[in-house]
Amino acid sequence: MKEKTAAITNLTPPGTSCSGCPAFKACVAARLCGHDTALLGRVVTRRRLRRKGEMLYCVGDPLRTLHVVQAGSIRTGMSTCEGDVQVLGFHVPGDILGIDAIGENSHPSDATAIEASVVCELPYPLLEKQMRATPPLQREFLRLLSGEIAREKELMCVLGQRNADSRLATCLLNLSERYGRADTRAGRLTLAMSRQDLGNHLGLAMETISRLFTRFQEEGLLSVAGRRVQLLDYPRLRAL
Amino acid sequence: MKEKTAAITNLTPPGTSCSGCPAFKACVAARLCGHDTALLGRVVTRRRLRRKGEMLYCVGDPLRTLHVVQAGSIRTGMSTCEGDVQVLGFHVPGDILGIDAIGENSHPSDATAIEASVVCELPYPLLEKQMRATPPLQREFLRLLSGEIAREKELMCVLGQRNADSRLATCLLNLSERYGRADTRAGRLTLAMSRQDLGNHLGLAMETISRLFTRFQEEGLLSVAGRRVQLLDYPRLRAL
DNA sequence: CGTAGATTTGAATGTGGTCAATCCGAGTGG
DNA sequence: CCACTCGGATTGACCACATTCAAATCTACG
Repeated sequence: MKEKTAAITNLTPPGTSCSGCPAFKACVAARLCGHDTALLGRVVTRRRLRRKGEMLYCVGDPLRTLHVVQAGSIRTGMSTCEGDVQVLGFHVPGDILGIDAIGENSHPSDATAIEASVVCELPYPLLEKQMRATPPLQREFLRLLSGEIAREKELMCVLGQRNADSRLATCLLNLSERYGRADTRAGRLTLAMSRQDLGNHLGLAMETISRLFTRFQEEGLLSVAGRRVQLLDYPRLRAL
Repeated sequence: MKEKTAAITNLTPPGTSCSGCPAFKACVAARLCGHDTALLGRVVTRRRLRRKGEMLYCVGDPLRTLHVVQAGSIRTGMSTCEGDVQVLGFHVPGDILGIDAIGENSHPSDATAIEASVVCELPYPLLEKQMRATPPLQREFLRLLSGEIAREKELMCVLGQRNADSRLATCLLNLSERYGRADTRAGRLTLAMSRQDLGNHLGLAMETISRLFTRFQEEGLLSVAGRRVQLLDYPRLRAL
């Protein structure tokens, strides 16, 4: 764990611009700016290391900055009344966070690093100003928000599924698509989240997730060792 | 049914401006324009009657106009591969439809009137042009999209619930809040959707919905007669 | 009045939840 | 190096809730 954190800080020496960023291809902010690194430099002010368990923001916090994940994994959730939590999603490098806060100028959900992570910060007032000056940026931002709504709706489809099998399968396929890395495209992925979180997100008990993993392995759909998962039979996984 | 349709057409004689619209208070487009009816008149081009079962748009259709429900109810859904459908939501007067299509310029979901309805059309190119000319409109539209993302996330919380009781209860409370009408605020609401659709949306079987309604009635939470529902015990409903 | 579709109800089945014990791996300290 | 601990993961047994299939009603509407 200690050397992992070190590796991450090495990835992002202070002052590094976005041009050499390992997440550049997947980066939402980069797409937003038409991959114009000069413009990017104007809206991304800093890059912060977040330790495992650290919160980027809480429910009710005023919206100051949007966040883009550069490395690591972030979990978003809503803590309903009596300590009851609902996990809303997992966010990987390139993903943007906080855009649900623009409407009310305060965060309706919260975000927590579930492993050591690096997160870029885009102060929203700055972005707003830059949008007024840059119509294409404005337009791209609209498209980004709309796309997010579409993605949410797809997620709802997953949760609308009746059986546990399809929920987990869809979720795993989804994760493997979103990680842009080479080893992940080969089906190899290391889950940053606990079975607990995964289950909560999918509306299933932790024990069910565990049982599903072992059954999927027995059926040859994937192989699993703790949090290390290797997807094997894509067609059959998709068929669920 | 026939006289209902007649009543609706009477509500909206051709050429009527937004100022006298019965849904004005709840109307998203009105909020968007700062309740400036002149501006509204420039982005809302027409008002169409849709019969029960008519589709406003299908998956894959190019984005031409956004829609705002003026009267009636619209169901959105995604028809996954082999005729398998997932109901994404129900939309009541004032709600906007189609904003998930801006990202890709084509609709990722489809929309169907589930009863005779009146829908206002906002051609998107027109709206885009008007936004460039009217910064506050631009800003409001951003807030609208963000708010929609926040609302989707709340919906995910409902689906993340484990037990059927809480899902139905939350959904009913949600519906009763969204209808702005006086009788609805008194807990009286007439469901436009079938048990089938309701079940599909909540990830439950139609029969389960039916059983829940009768049990809720036995427990004094509400009274139900077909699609006519009267919420009685708000506190206990919320407690689920 | 009769039909088609929606809804309710019943009985049997099974999937997933709960509770509890065990196991495993990483980190800690002797 | 080993024993210990702690949190996460796995597994088993049992049970409850929701699904499924089927039949019976009910309702809207021709």
